[in-house]
Amino acid sequence: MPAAPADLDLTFRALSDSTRRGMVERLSRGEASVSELAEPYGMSLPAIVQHLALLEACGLVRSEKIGRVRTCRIEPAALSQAEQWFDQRRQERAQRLDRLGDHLKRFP
Amino acid sequence: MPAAPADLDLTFRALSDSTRRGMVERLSRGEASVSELAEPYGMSLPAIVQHLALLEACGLVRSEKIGRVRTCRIEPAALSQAEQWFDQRRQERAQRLDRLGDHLKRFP
DNA sequence: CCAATACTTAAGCATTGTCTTAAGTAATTC
DNA sequence: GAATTACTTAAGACAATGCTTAAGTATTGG
Repeated sequence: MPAAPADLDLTFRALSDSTRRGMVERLSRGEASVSELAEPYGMSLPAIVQHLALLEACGLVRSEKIGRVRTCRIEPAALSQAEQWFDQRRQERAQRLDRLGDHLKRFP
Repeated sequence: MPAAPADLDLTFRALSDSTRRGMVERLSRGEASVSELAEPYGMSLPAIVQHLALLEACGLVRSEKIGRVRTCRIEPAALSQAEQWFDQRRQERAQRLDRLGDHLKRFP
């Protein structure tokens, strides 16, 4: 299934904040609890939870609560969907250059 | 030179809006004037110019004005910088899986 | 059981975004 | 040279973000 535009809105918006990107970077190296995620930032826990909510809303992160600890992991598939958008742009640029080349060959 | 975090903030924020993404998609197929960029959207020209300003601020788009027409092009390098962030995350995930594999081999 | 831990929820508030309309300016065209 | 075109600038309305503090609720260790 293709990524809906609204999903990309949410995903890129989530990644536009360096705190949230930092959280994704942290989780790319392995799962972490909410407190562990919060630790590098001089920020209240509610603020971190709000950031986390955005990361979950766009599917970049999943979490489950066991006992009193919520453990968070990244969802690689969601990152791939965002990457695909870049891949498509690169393809379009390449196609344009191909057509330009054709014209130059046809009318040298 | 590596992309500063602030640059990534701007770039991802620029891409978090479907109008601006649409403009990048349009420009990936070839250069366009401001009016041409505006054409698909039921939006005032000032609004489009504001979107364009964000795309220029993060370096995704460049433009030059000749006569009364401003011509816009994408800057592929800026797109690549954003892609690199994804590449780094994938690498980190792979490294983690490698280490996990090592441990499993060491303590089977 | 009581206190500490690990979040969670709610409310408030300052700042940013995303549009709008109105009023420019500079380059063409007739 | 007067009208049209292609933006450009400015100002403001209104919603969305990114925090905060205060006050919860389950777990869990002593």
